[in-house]
Amino acid sequence: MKTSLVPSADLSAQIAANIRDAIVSGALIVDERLPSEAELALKFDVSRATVREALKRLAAQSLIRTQRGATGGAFVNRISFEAAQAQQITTSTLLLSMNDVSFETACEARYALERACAPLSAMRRNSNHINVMRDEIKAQGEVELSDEAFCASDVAFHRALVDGAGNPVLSYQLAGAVEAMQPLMNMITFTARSRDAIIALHVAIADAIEAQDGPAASAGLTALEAETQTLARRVFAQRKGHTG
Amino acid sequence: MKTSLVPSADLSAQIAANIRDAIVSGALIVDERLPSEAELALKFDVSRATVREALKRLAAQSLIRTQRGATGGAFVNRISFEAAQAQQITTSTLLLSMNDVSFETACEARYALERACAPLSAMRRNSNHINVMRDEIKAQGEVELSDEAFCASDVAFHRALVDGAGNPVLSYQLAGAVEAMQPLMNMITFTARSRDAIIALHVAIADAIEAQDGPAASAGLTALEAETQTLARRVFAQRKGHTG
DNA sequence: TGAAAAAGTAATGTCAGACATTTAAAGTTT
DNA sequence: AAACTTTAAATGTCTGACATTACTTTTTCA
Repeated sequence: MKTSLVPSADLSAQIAANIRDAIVSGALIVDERLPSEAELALKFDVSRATVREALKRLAAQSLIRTQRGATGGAFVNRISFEAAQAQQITTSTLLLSMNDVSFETACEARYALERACAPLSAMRRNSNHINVMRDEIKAQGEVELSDEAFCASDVAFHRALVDGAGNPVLSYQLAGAVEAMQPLMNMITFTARSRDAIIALHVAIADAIEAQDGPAASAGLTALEAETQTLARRVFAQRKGHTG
Repeated sequence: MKTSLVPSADLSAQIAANIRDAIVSGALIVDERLPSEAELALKFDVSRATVREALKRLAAQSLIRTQRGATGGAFVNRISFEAAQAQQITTSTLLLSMNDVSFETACEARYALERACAPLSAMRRNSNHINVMRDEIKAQGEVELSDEAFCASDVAFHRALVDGAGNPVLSYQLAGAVEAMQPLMNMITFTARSRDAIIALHVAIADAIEAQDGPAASAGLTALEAETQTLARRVFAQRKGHTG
């Protein structure tokens, strides 16, 4: 570990950056124990409170975990796909909601990424993925379903499609894109008729994936994207008409 | 803000989760000032030190920023694409290096995602994107280039390709995938001959993008993926042969 | 009158020391 | 040998103080 970095920032931020670099560079390996808070305080010549603030920063990024007790301490954490996904979803969601990203842009990105999974998913999907897709399609047909529940089912359907590719890196990357879209999708009210159109496309996509027909699955996603964009334009135009 | 959450965790984690929920849900909006540390301490009935640890957690996720001085305090931060990307790259890099993700899996994910951008990039790229791609290709031809520099140039080339799609959400999502691959790519030694093959494919891809030929660009990426996988297999097999 | 200088003030940043709590290991008893 | 007790080392939390920063207000003086 070097002991100097980015002056003019908080001490706790500097210390966190220092330790983070040690982890990213591999100088500290997974499950290795960091020195105790008291030792770190001595080493960096700061108080224990400042060290603790630095460690909390790292914990917030899942870079370390802490354990109490005699043999406890801070340990380099093995980042799990689950934890990374959760963080990515939070970040992506806020990014979209805070930066005036248009529905069009987000939707385009989402479907472009999903189309990247379609050929792989058609090749490798197993019966479990197919079952989830079929079950969600069935759920989407329930008439008393709220718009939020419909969107949640939609997310589950697409998650199954993505997971079918059998590539955890791809699933991780896509989780952010798909889930972050949900708040935007929730802004849309789905009429019975628009739901039917979406469900029909979902059936076509599920059929293509089951038949291991990658191009057909991609085409289905393209059609679904067009349908979604049209629907969104209609909803937003209507809303604008009412308020303006 | 509600005032209860996940018992059996640190107080600072609970408080951070509480405030994070308020931000994600929109109860706290961008640039809004949080209560002062002293007020938060009163509200959550903890000490100021505990509140500070919670705030540092949020700061580590770029959810808030703090300002000193009389009118200072903690403010809800507008997450920028830049900050989000930086975090995503850190997380993705560690995820790959800590979880024994095979080169094959990571490479497949990367090229699948890039192919998602190809049609859009072919449609929308401007002269700047083309120029960057051409410049990087030229740089990759320099004979005295180190493997690391070659990989860095490769990343720049692919970033230009991705940015050409003109979709910031897509660029953000791809940044993690492309940059996180770099440490893995750096493990590969590039012979003059393998470099020539890669450069030839880069030329083909740049040509396709310039000619606005999406399918050709996708095909080029597929060929590049195959070439990279072959190259990696050869390098790893050779290395195994030497040590075992 | 007006601009510069000084004082005031409220916030975060840092420190020191204490105590509470948890946990594993060492020691003791039965 | 098993069960209980003690010990020790670590994190978690609290209190109170002081340092630093930066905006606001007041004062000074040309």
